[in-house]
Amino acid sequence: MVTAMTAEPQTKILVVDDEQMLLDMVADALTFAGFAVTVAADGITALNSVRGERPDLVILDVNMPEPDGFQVARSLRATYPDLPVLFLTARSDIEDLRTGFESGGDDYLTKPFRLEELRLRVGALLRRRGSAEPSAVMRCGDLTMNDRQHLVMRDGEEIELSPTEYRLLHYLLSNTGQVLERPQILEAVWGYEYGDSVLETAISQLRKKVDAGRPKLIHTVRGFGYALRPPP
Amino acid sequence: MVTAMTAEPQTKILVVDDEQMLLDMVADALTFAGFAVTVAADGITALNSVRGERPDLVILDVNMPEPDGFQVARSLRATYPDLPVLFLTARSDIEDLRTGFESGGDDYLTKPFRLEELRLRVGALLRRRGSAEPSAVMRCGDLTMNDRQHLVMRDGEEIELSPTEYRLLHYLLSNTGQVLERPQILEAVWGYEYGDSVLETAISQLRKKVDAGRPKLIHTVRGFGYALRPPP
DNA sequence: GCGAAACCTCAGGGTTTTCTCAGCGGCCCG
DNA sequence: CGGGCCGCTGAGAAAACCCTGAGGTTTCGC
Repeated sequence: MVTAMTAEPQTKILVVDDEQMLLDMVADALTFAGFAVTVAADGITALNSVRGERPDLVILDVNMPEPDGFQVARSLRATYPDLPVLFLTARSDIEDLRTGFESGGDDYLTKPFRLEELRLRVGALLRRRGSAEPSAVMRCGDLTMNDRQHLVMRDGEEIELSPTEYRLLHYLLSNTGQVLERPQILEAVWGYEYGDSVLETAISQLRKKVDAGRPKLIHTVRGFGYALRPPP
Repeated sequence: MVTAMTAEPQTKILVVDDEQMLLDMVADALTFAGFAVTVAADGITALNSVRGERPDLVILDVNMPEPDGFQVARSLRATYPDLPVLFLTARSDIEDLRTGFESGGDDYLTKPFRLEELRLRVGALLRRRGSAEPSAVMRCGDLTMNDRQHLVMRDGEEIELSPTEYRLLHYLLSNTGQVLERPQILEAVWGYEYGDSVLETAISQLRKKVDAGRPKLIHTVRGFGYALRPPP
C-alpha cells in the first residue's frame, strides 16, 4: 500500500457513486483540496468501507441501484450516529430532500453543482464535527462497548456478538436511558421493511448474552419498545 | 382545530432580514413548524437579540446595510462558537458562498428557496447540535413525566403505568390546567369508536396510582370532562 | 462446493392489559 | 327530601403483547 506517508492525520472522506465519471471528478477535487479520499461504486461496498476505513465524512449519491443513498445513510446512522453525511442527487424534488434529511443527512446538494461549493460545504460539516468528538467507548452500568476495537465487555468478561446483535446493542447504547420504539429501532438497525418478530428474536438473543444471570440492562417497556438502563 | 403532535420545550430561532416581507414569511413558516421565532431587521438588533434570547440557531440574510450578514456571523462566531448559522442570500455567486462559509456559516441557501427546504435544513443543523433534544420533561405540581425515558414520578417516587394510563396522563400533562372534554380525550388517546366507560375506568386506575393519598391533581369537571391542575 | 454461522419467519403459550358491564354513591334540582 | 342523572369502581372475559424455540434459507469462509 503506497498511500500517504504524511505524519499528519489526514481527514478521510468516502465518496459513493455508481457513475464513474462523477465519482472521479469529485474524488479528484477533494484530493486536490487535501483530503484523503476513498471511493465506492455501490452501497454495499460503501458500508464495508466505512467499517474498515473509518472516514470522517461520507458523500453519498442518492440514485444508485440496490441499497440507494438513503438506505445506506439510514444504515450508517444506526452504527455511526456522529458521521456526517452529504447527499448528491440529480433530482431536486422536494420529496427527495425530505427523505434525505429524514434519513439522517446533514447536507444535500443537487446536480449540477460546482465542485467549489461541494468543497466548502464539506469544510463546514467537518468544522462542526471536530468540536464534538466523544470517546469511542460507550457504557451502561458495567457493560462497555469499544467501538473501535469492536469489543463488548460486561463486568470484565468479553461478550461475543453476531453482527446484527452488535448493531442492535450499539444503537441501544448510543441512546442509553431512552425508551426506543420498535419502528425506530427497526429503521435504524435493519432499515425498514421488516416485521417486529425480527427485533424480538434479536432482543431475545442479545439478552441471553448480555443479561445472563446478571442484573437486567435491557428492559421491555410494554406497549412502546425497549430501553437500556443501568441497574440502580 | 389542530390536534398538535408534540409540545416540545420550544427550540428558539432568530431570523434576521431587512426585507419585511421575507422576514414575515420565514418567521411564519418556522413558527408553524413549531419553533419559537424571534426576528430582527438589522445586524445590530440581531446581535443584541442573541445576547438576550440565546437562540439555538440564527438565520441571517446576507444582503443588509451596515453590518451585513457576514459581519454579523463573524461577530457571533467569536462569542458563540457553537451557535449554528444559516445564510440566506439572493446572489448565488461563488464568491459569496466562500465568504459565507469562511465567516463561520454552517449552511447557505440562495433565494428563491422553498420554505420546506429551509425547514429541513434547519432541522438538520439542530439535530447535529443536539439542540433538537427536547428536555421533554413535563410537570404539574410535584408530578413529573420524562417522556424520553418514559419515567413518571410524583414527589420523588417512581410511578409505574400501563400503556393506556401513560398515554392518558401524557395527554393531560400536555394540556395542564385546561378542562378537556371527554370526546376530545377519547379521540386523542384511544382514537374514537369507544364509549365513555373506557375513559372513566382509566381515570379511576390513574387516580389510584397518581393521586394516592396525596393532594388531588386529577379533577373531575362535572358535565364536561377532566382537568389536571396543580394544588393551590 | 461444503459446512457453519447468521438470519428471518412463524406459531405456541404465558402474562399483562383493556374493555364491558352492572351496581353503588353522590350531586343537583325540583 | 327524594328522584334522576352522572360518575366511580370492581370483577371477569377477551384481546393484545411479548418471549422463545424450531425450521428453512441465505451468506460467508475455507
